[in-house]
Amino acid sequence: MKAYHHGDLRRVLLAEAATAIEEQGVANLSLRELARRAGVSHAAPAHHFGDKAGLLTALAIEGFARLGEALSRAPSFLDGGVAYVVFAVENRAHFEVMFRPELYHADDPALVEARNRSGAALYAGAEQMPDAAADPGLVRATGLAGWSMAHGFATLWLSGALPDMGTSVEDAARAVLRRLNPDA
Amino acid sequence: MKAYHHGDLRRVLLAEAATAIEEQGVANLSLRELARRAGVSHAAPAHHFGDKAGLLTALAIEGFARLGEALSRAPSFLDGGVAYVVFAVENRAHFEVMFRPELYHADDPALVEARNRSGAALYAGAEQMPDAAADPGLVRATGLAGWSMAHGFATLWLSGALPDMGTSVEDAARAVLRRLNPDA
DNA sequence: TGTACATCAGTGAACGCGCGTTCACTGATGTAC
DNA sequence: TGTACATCAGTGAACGCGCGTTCACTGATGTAC
Repeated sequence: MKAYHHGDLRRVLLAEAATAIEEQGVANLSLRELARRAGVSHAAPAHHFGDKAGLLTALAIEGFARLGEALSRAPSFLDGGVAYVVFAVENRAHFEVMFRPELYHADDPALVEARNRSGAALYAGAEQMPDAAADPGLVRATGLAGWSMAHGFATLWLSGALPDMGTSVEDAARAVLRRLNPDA
Repeated sequence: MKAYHHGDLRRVLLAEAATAIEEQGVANLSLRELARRAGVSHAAPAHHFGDKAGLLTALAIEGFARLGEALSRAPSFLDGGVAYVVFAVENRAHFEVMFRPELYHADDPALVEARNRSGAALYAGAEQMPDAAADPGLVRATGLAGWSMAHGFATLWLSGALPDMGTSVEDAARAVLRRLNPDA
């Protein structure tokens, strides 16, 4: 007994898109297959998102919003780095899309805002570092180094390039990120 | 006056593939377009590489070989990190393919060997770090941390996520990588 | 409670396209004698 | 120097496919009166 009006299709499409991307990568995501997964006509996704890039834009926005929240909740810069990695692993579809701006409408205002907010949350953490508090240049550089480390670790982990470390991602990430030196 | 036998088509196809990927990303590379670029019939690439994944396998092998050489030449672990970033920026097509094993034949023997060699070159650098020399566990962890940092920095730089830093990639990478602390 | 109407969500048929792969072929090259 | 033959590189026609997008449509919902 399917209602003609789904009621929640937009959200379902986004969730189903994330699942599909986790299973087969963004490259193999098609609007038609997405519609099939959602049990809906193949033109329905376009109705909601305009086009394929529009769908991925919505996914990226959701991703930046979640990342920003996760970073805001972190009590320290180190915890922020760990939270970054955990976010990437738990939202790998979002993460995969977020940093491939050629896939979506990168100048969409809502996207830009969400991205800026997560960026601000990241650098807010760097300001709390004990040694770096004084010099704003140091804060930027430390933020960048920590971001690089967390991003690289997450990317390598997701691509399967890392050797098996016998621990949870969280523990492994923490052990790696502890090697960040805030002094010049 | 086109010779029927090209003589060097394999190499030309690889170089042209790298250019095409730099311009439009792997996702938009097609064997037919590649053939067009090389001025050759559209079936020629398949003749040389079997299939599309075969072409990307060859590209990844070439990439791992170049990376391994660059790392071997680096006089210190820090320089190795910088070389890693420079390699990624100067060979962005190769780099993009190398860490997306779902695109190629990841179990190809030549590929596996090239990958292992570049991995060995990376960890050889970590062993030279002043403080970490004693403990092999520390060496592994330091290698991993440095690798993450270099990989993350390169990835973020290539995706355009980093703010403009007003210096060369090399200098920017060096400044970031200096924040790696070899002690636990 | 009932009716008219506007709005919006989702449909399904149709389009044109570029793609990867296959396959029998042909042209060039090198080697044996 | 010449000829026969095997080998290999590249051709071009053909195939079937799934895709994104468009568009006139229909069914459901909510609101005004």
